[in-house]
Amino acid sequence: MLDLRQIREQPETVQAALQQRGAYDLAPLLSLDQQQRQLETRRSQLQARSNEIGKRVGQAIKAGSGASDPAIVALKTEGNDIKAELQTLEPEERDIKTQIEAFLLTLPNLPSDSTPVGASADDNIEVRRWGEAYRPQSAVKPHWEIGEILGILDFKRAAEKIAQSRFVVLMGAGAALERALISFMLDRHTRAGYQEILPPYLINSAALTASGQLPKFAEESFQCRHDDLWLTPTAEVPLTNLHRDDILNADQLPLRYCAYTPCFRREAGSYGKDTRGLIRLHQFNKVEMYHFTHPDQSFIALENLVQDAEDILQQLQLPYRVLALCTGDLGFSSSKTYDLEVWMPSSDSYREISSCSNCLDFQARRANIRFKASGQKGTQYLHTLNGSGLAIGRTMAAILENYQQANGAVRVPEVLQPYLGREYL
RNA sequence: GGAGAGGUGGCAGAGUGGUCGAAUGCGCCCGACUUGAAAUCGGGUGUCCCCAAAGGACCGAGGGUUCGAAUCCCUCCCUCUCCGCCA
Repeated sequence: MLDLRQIREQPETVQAALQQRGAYDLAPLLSLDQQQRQLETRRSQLQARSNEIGKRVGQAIKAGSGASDPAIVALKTEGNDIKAELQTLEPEERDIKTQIEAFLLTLPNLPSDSTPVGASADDNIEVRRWGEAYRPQSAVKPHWEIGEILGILDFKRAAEKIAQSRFVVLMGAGAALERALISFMLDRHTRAGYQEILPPYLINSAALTASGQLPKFAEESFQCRHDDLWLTPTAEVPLTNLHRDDILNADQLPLRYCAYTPCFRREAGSYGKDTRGLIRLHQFNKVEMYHFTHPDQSFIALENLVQDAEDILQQLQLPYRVLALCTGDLGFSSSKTYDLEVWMPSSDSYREISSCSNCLDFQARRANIRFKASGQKGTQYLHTLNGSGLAIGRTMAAILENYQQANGAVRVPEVLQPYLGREYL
């Protein structure tokens, strides 16, 4: 959520920044804000008078006046008049406040100055590459083919017998590899100082609103019919809400968490895209990293976060590149995002495998997460960052292709061999 | 799911209609004493709206009664205990 005070004080600046992300008109918001502030002034004047009347009546009664004393009757009458006026004023103000809140919740974060300006993914900037793209003599089979040949991936049973399309059943070495990847990543991050979290996978709507998934992306999430609960689309949601409404001490920061969760996404509107394989499923596994930082530290933290994700790819010896997303491709809550894209030999292209974002105080404001410096008055919103470290299914896909031998065998990356106890799948 | 108890400041915990935004203790901050520390003593210490002051709001959430509600009434949410069911 953006800062209403900032919008009020620098409407042109905010408007211009939003323009880079799409069509947003702040005018209605500014007008609502003005109305609300007028109503608030009037209301608080009435309340002040009402408080005074209450006090006076109390004092008079204490001093021995009877209830029928004319002075008391007059005060009571005035009190009733004020109450009547407040009873029309209050709902009006509340209604406007609700509208303001609803409006603010639909505005995306402002892009950082360091985010490249651009309209679409085509304008993202490649920052660096690591590793050499794998281009063997013989054609590499796409991961879904090799997975089915090896008997470790089964899309057909998932779709026809268990769930529907865009689900997968992992079997044998496939299931074990998935589990190994999760363990490997969590082990790596906890050694690097992240605290491991295993959160609920069902999330209430207040929590989804706090992290920015609601109200705009309701159609992207799976919802439980009988409860106010949704299947988590990413561990970012529960991790953000770990500290909802908290006031932390400055010396507790930064807080760094990692969590494995399955992620559930409806993928509405992506019909026909990535219909085969592990790239785009309704359910996938992911290890997520999350930082709560002091505002001065968040951009340094973002660089560190990206490196933590890159380290996984490097240890797995998977070639990748790093992109700085442009303003037009930025996620709703993010101010600056780096995407990591892993090399996929079968399609001769790089595919997103991690997204690392600095949300600044955008989520902290929605989730009301603040910190207090000891000895200082007042509180400040902290900054939040999130990054995949990594998407497990896509990592598996990358391994099945990049580690594919000419004879169709798939070698197990060296760092995973202790987890799997085997050299080939 | 059934029965009961309860939700108050960082924590613990008083407060059942009128200077209660809230006693007290712990914690924390400042100061005194001390070579230093502990102990002790004195003072301070919630959040939000508001440019600020003034003022206002907040005792789980929402509504009601009243001149006046943390306190009374209604609805909802949550927590705890016991029972049932269950991995």
